[in-house]
Amino acid sequence: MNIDDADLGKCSMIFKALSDPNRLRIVLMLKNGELCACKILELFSITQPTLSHHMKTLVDAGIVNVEQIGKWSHYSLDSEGWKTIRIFLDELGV
Amino acid sequence: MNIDDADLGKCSMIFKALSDPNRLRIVLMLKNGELCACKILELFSITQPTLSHHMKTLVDAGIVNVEQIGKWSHYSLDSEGWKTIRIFLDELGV
DNA sequence: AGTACATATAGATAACTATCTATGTGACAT
DNA sequence: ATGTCACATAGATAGTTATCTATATGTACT
Repeated sequence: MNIDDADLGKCSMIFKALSDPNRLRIVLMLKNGELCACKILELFSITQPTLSHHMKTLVDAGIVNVEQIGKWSHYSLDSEGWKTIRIFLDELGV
Repeated sequence: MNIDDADLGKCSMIFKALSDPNRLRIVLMLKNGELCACKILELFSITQPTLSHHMKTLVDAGIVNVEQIGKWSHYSLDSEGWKTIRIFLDELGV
């Protein structure tokens, strides 16, 4: 198995998305299924725009899905993105 | 299994260390065993101080070991650190 | 049409990061 | 002791990020 520059770019983007403790808390909240932003916001002491920024980072990295339903944004884990870094770790043998 | 704030701090530090493509290249180089800094430097177009900075980031995060032998620094992957994020991913179920 | 609600965007600021050049440190050989 | 080699540290700079306040957008209800 070979990892090219595009893969490295993708992986580093995912790892960067995970480099913030607040974002780690968010993905842990999504572990048991989807949540809307307002529900996530209840459990934090950050403002709504800051949460919005974090969610965008997670979605752009490809590890969180977003589905618009009416005025709500429903977020859930995107297994494709997570698979990308699993492959990287497997390749490393760690 | 419960993940506390200290674990989150550790994980986010490791993920941050992995958020740079150059550092991903470095850990891939260490996949097959230890290397000294000068050997790693040969394969890059960065300066020696920049490499030194990257290695410090990886060591501080706990995913790379360093052993001083004479004037050489021998770097290798530290399985303990990698285990930490494996546990996080397992806990997430991704 | 008007209001309330959920979320996104704009713009500002302070903190952090990646990189460089220049210099310091510590080990080894001569 | 002197020079060389491998690496670390200091200091500077340009770019990025996390956070906030203020405002915009879009949806649903009345």
